[in-house]
Amino acid sequence: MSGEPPPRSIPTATAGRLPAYHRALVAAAAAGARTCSSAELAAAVGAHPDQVRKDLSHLATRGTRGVGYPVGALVDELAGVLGLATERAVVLVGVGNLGRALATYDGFAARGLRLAALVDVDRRVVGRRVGDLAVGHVDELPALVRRHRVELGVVAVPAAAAQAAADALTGAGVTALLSFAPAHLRVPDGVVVRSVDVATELQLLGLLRGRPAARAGT
Amino acid sequence: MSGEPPPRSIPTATAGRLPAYHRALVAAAAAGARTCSSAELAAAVGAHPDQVRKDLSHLATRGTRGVGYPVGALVDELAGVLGLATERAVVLVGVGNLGRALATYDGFAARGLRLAALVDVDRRVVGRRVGDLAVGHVDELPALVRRHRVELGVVAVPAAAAQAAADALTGAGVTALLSFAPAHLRVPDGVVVRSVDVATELQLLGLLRGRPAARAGT
DNA sequence: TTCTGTGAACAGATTCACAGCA
DNA sequence: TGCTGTGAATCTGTTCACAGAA
Repeated sequence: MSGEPPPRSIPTATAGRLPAYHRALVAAAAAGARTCSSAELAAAVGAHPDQVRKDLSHLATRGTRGVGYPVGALVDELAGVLGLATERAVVLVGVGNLGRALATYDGFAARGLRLAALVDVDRRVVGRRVGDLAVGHVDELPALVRRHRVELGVVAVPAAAAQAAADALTGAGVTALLSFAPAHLRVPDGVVVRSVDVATELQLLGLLRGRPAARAGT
Repeated sequence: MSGEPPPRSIPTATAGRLPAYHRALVAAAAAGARTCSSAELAAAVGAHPDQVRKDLSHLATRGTRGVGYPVGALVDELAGVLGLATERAVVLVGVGNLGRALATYDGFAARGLRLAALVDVDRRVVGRRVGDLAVGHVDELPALVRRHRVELGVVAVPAAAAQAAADALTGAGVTALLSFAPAHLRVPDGVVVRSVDVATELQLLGLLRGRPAARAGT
């Protein structure tokens, strides 16, 4: 649980790989490993050992030559950097097919996230129960965000409604969004948006087929 | 419907943005636009006009100076490059929460994809109906792939089962995989893997919070 | 001898600047 | 004058090569 602040600013590309390292190291720890070499880690995440070392060099935890990296310390530091240590509240907008699947997704808790509220624009689904939460109306967002101190919003609405959902969330004070809508979201400065787009990925597969190297990207 | 072959090899980074351009142009066409400038396109996808022009310069369709790009021609060429013209069969492995949401996802058809079969390892769900398909067993994959000429496999199983699912798919002859499991998949040469990882994205949001520029990536 | 840590070389992508055509 | 097309410059990220500690 090292409360280490990020030692320096971590390059974007490296940051994108940290979750994978964290996963692999948690698995290694579960398997009883106390130490892990860059080669082992590279094999686990599908990268080159060089890259693993360069990436990890941005962290405070150092490996020992001839041996490898200390699994426990690295897991702790990564958890700290990724913010898994502190619990944060999440609100999910849109309880269609995808929204319901996400609402019952058990991966939130493991990432230090607590699903605090569900909302939708459609008055017909408001009040309905999904998992162990009742669906609220989008208009209640400001109150919900304040009450639960929500920091992260998940956008699971159709593309046409995505910008409105983003506006409602940022307007209510949410500063990080994860969108599943195939659309570009315009947000105020200081708000982080990541977007997971199944439609785009499907199209890319069509394009990448019959290409040289294909990196499993995220 | 231009059957144009990709004029040259398109850089990876550019390729990743083509689906977004395609979406934006389809929207523009629907709005009645016959022409679209790089600035408009840039605003729609959240990029700089310079970049849009550079990206589009890899395609055969040219814009006209002082006017912009021809919407219809660009949409057609992009559809061709992205392989939206030819229908391809998809098999989905894993009919848990996520799998069922994907099975009823209506975005496949719009990308030239037809969901041809569903399979699972769990004998208890085999035979069950999801959408308008019956769930088959993973052992039937080779037969299903052959029968429906499946080209694309979607992996919607837990991380621990993902490698086995990938092996089954590639073993049956599927050459493109879209994985939703938070794990690195090892596949034979020539097989393309893309991975959509909600867990990773959630962790990244924690890390990126309070950062300068945050590109909405995919 | 093994494996980390890092400077240096390299490759790829983005941004800039501007020439040129409608 | 407006907007495309593209070489040049810059920036970011990856790979290489090797010095040095355990």
